[in-house]
Amino acid sequence: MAKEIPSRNDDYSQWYNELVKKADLAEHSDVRGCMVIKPYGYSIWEKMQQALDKMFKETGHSNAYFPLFVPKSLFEAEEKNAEGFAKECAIVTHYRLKTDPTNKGKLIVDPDAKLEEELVVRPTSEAIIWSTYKKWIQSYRDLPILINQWANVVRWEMRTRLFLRTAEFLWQEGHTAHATSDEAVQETLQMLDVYAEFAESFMAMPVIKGRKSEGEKFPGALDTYCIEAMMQDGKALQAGTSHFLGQNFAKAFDVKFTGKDGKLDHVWGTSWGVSTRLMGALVMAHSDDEGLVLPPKLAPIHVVIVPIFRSEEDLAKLSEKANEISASLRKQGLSVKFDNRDTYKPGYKFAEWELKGVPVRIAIGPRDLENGTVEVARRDTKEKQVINLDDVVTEIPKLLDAIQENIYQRALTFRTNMITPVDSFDEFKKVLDEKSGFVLAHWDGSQETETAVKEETKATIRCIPLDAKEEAGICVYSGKASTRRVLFARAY
RNA sequence: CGGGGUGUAGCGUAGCCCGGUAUCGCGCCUGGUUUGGGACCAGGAGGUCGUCAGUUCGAAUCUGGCCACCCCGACCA
Repeated sequence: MAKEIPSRNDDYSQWYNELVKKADLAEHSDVRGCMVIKPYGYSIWEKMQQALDKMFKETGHSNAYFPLFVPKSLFEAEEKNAEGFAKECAIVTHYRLKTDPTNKGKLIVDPDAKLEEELVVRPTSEAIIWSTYKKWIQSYRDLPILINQWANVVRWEMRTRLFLRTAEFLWQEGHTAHATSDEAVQETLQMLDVYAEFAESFMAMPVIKGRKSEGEKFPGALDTYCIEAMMQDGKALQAGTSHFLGQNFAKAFDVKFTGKDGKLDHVWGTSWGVSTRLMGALVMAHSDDEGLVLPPKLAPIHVVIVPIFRSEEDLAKLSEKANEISASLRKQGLSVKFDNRDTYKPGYKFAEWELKGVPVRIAIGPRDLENGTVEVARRDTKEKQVINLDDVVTEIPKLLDAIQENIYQRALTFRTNMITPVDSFDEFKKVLDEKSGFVLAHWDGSQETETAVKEETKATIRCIPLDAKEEAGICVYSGKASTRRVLFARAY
């Protein structure tokens, strides 16, 4: 078998890695830490982009584009932010190469072409964007500014994993400026809701909305909100973040506006982003030992039609029917692939499309032509049924909806079973080691405790869930008083 | 950046200790038979053994430098 992948239960990391490669999503590039997203993988990312972009537009945002390079002086303006990213920045120091005088045919960096000021390759764009906003904003009439950009960023990570952490990655970053704190907070929470809505209704991946602890929040933000998802190995994956920046960047870049009352004040900011990391989340949330399981709303191909034939004549007859089916399904906005390759056998094709996560497969052969039927197989449960040709048009869309719902429910049930409230540190450790998943525990709110717990268990506070009930308790680690439970987990 | 490992055909590998121009599987190409769950038979193509230097009559194999990747740490808003 050509495309065998290890079982999910053996070694989750290995399974993930091989699946990403075998399903044609992406592969490591020869460039250190970088990734090549292959056409099939990119087409899923495009579906994500389209859905997110629509949601951004519906909430009043516009797209724009800012430079890749950030002059060092701008980058360092917001101190906490600069410090937070300093260790993972790529820096441009020269602008020219020349032929090596001592080694013909080779190039060296021209020492005479050193830049006056180094350029940081953006690890995030707050600096360059806020330095631009300064020029755009004078009055409350110029606010709010609601801009998103689709871009690549570079973070020089020590260890990389396909989609989850690479030196360069694709993302969107929203950067907004507001006249009041309240409005900025509202924006921050609105975008968090947009992300949660996207994760749940498009990716079919339940998420927990929450606020980050001091130690985990974005450098330069007053508050960081996030959505946390659970992968099938019980580990957490931060799937999106939304930051309330307060006036930090406005102050660092001197962005002021005159209010209705004539008073001068710094503007309030937010930033929010999701990245190609969502691709990793999608893989780890739903896939099984046979390969990807894609939610219909993000599948580049909804339905694949596999003809079963012996002769050219058979294929011709089947093609006619298949084209009819395709046309009627396409009319409903579905993406249909007719796999009429005569170079592979049906069994091979079945396996290949399962590996790629196509939600629905229709098999049609001579037997079906006689009976006026087709065989319909769904990817999520592997169930097959024979239905009448006439019912295809009505049944397939229903089936796709059912699949979308089913994989969401499956993920939700799994997550529900894997969230464990604990009341002692022994229990805390035991659950993490033996059951894994998320742990809901009381925490005294101190960074010392968070750090100590991390050192002992590798688990971090994923978030303080927004819907956490007020509940008196004592911190599992320090025994001090606590008012609510927070979410701990080992994370990607 | 620390500790360990690996680098041999498109992919996965054997050979390395003990030096003599490279093994096997998948994939690929050709021909034939096949086609309702990853087909079979026969033939064939494809390799500067990561790279640079050294030792040697001779290096995938021994020695040294460099590079890359993987795993474990550290790091990762």
